[in-house]
Amino acid sequence: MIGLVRRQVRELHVPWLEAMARGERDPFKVLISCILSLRTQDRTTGGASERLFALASTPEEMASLTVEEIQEAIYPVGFYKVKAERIRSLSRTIVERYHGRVPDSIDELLRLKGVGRKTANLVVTLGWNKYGICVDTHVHRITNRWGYVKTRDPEKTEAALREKLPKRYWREINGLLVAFGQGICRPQSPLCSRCRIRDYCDRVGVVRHR
DNA sequence: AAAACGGGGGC
DNA sequence: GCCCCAGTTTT
Repeated sequence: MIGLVRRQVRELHVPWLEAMARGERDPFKVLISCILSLRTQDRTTGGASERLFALASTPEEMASLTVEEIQEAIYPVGFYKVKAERIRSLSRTIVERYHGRVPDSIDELLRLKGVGRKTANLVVTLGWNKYGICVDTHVHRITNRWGYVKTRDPEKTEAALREKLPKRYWREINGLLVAFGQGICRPQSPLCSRCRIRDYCDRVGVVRHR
């Protein structure tokens, strides 16, 4: 199954994969980018992270900005007030409690206000190059459509995927699953006619094929 | 015009 | 478990 997904994704031209290839490896920038993209489609962020990082690219610099300055920089992403406050408080916490170094463990990251499992896993995998399984809404949706896991709870999906997926290729697989969800197994009107794994999918005959 | 989209906190 | 947060894209 993963092999088929891999072949499928190689045929796609997905912006997310380009971002992976460019490789944001600074844990702090990964963290802040995560906050910015919460409940927001990738293509709708409108250069917000670039504008913000031009103002401040370290926890120290970010902590010295006002909430208003952060808001102005990140508009028009949705939920900009909540996000600006979280970005400021996270930056301050990282400076004060962690001496400016973003934590590198899931458990430690989860103690931060504004950091949930998806964000914690992304920081750990992209920023620190350590094992993690990033379950965003795409990964949750597609693995449940396949019947690979069966639960409404993304946290349970993550636990199941940690069990079922091969451990060796976690970095590539994290990318493949998101790319597949964005490019083929989309939220509405999935491109079933182009899907390489439709024969194995629970939803054959249920979803609309295009 | 209306619905879909997508994480986490507070209660 | 339910509600809140704010914008863009799709139908």
